[in-house]
Amino acid sequence: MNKPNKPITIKEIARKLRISPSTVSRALNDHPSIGLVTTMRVKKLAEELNYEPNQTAIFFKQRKTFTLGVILPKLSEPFFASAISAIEEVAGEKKFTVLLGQSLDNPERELNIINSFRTHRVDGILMSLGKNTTNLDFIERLRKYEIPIVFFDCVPEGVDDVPKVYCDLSTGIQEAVQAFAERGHKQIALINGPETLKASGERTLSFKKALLDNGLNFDDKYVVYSDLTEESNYQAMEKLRDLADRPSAILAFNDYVTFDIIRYAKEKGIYLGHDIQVISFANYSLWKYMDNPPLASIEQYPAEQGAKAASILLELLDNKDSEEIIQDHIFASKLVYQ
Amino acid sequence: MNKPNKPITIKEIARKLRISPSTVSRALNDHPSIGLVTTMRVKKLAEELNYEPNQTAIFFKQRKTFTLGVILPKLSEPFFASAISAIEEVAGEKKFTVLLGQSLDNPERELNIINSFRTHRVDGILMSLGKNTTNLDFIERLRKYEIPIVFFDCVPEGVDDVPKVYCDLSTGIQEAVQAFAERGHKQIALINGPETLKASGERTLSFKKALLDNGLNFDDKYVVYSDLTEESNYQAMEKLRDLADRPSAILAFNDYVTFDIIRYAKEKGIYLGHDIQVISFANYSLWKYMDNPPLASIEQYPAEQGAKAASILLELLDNKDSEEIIQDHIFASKLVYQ
DNA sequence: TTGTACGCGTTATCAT
DNA sequence: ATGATAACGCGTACAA
Repeated sequence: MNKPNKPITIKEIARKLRISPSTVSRALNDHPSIGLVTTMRVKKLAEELNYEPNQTAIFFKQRKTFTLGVILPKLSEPFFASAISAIEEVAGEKKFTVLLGQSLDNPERELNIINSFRTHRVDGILMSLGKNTTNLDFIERLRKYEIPIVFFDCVPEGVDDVPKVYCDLSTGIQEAVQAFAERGHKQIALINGPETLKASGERTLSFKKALLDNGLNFDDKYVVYSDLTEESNYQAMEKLRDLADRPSAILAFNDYVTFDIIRYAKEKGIYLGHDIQVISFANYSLWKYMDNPPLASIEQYPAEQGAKAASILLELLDNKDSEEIIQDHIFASKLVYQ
Repeated sequence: MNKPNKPITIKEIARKLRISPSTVSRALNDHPSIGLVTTMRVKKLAEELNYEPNQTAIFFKQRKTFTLGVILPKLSEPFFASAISAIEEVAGEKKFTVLLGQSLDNPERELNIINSFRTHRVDGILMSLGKNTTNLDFIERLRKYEIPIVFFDCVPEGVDDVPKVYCDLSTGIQEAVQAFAERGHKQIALINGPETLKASGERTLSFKKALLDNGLNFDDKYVVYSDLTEESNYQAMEKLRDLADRPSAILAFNDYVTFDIIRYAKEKGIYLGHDIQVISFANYSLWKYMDNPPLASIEQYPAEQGAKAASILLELLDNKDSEEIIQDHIFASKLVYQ
């Protein structure tokens, strides 16, 4: 049975070399005041003994953990998976590691994760809000604790003094409607998310503007809301089918909606891409494998958003005084054809 | 401008209450030897001052960080996304947080991540090996540092004294071949991964056995290898099409291969599910949206693997003496129809 | 150029 | 029931 060999510490190196721990510390950190010989001797022994600085001690002393906390709804959604993948890469370059928390769209979980992050003394937090989050008091609380937070994708409304990275959907919606219009569609529908969701309202507005800009009428009845379950998506489709003037084109709130549209169409014998055209808000890159893919989708740049949010946070940690970074960083969404 | 209000410490509480820090510490931890009144007073003030224990100090002292490091090839692969999602949930229940590292199948990155985890003093590591990893020395090194590691999914070969969680593909392959056989297929092909990959060899063996078990012949020429790029997948298909006796059924190494098969078939006018049947090793749950989905797929239970690996690691951290856990935990893969 | 002494926040040990 | 002290590993102001 091996002895539980305690990790080597500076003290031991000092003892073996019959010098003081501080000298060792300085030597290891290339402090200019330490003689070359001493420095060499220390480094050599440290190498031999496989010395590793105890980060927990350093964190403790420096009040810094080189750790970023990331809170997002669900890791297994491709959108967030690519976002966090990018975040991890950016953080890693600066020797930061990433702590992970999934809110599952549950506000209570969000608060628990934030608490956990706080006690873990993360240096900063990246967050994409859950769909049901209404209480934003935690932002103020984090500010008291001087933990910077940067939001991405799903960002808070009415909070100005916190950095936000998100995608402006209006450009993509504009392009989408234009694409429909150019193909002669007059009746264009929007299957939207829950009416309670901020994102839904915004999409409706952009949608309306896009229609008018393209010389088309806006009619309430062509905007139907879904709570994004399969049933609800089907009901939305039913509503549209029940209209006297059926739409010939549909803009779908997200890819899950699109999937259900595809299934619905298959079941009802509707020929997608012919009877009805669809454009989707894109998360998936699998359309190219499908027989009846949407005409196009609106790219929202998850990886770019994550990377940008991470850089902002890291910059914020570098020079906390630069409060000018506190502004919105907006990516223009774009219509892409597969 | 607010003063940078330092976090409340035990000492301050002690000072304000004119008692000693140790008493405060004990009161907060419900130590039995502290009087009820004192305990109440301490807790009350702590509450008022919003006291939060400094975890970095506790970590430092307890030599424990309540942190698990997770290393896997790529977070944005659905398989790993659901795995880590499950890991995070299991860890969270035990108040552990999860540190993240993506190897991108790069052995050098793997070592860097392990080093970073080590200096961050993670309590344990969960790892799925990258495809190109051959040098396993780090396992021995981690043992020296007494950092337990549990492998999942892609686990090391020839290392017995380390817990491994993985999926036995032979059962799924058996069922797949049987499903083909029952449908009258005689020429069944396997599009395999790179020959250098351990997983490929195993699949070939299981495939061979399954064929023989089902009264079919095994012929080398029906096993083609691909390096999993789109080009290579196409070439694999070409090879099979060039055979005198073309296969009527294909077992595909993973879902990406399947996607390319689908595209290839579409391009060549091959009627999938008719001219050729496909069974895939499943990562995606999107088949139901496709017009020509594979006949079935072999479920490999990523979430279950992740959860199991995490529990084992946590158990290991609880009672390090129980070396009996060090054995393989194997999930039987299963053929599932969408 | 090097050593001494101290502090970071917490808890375990020993004393009272 | 409570207090005093030391210790965890490191960095650093101050002293020599």
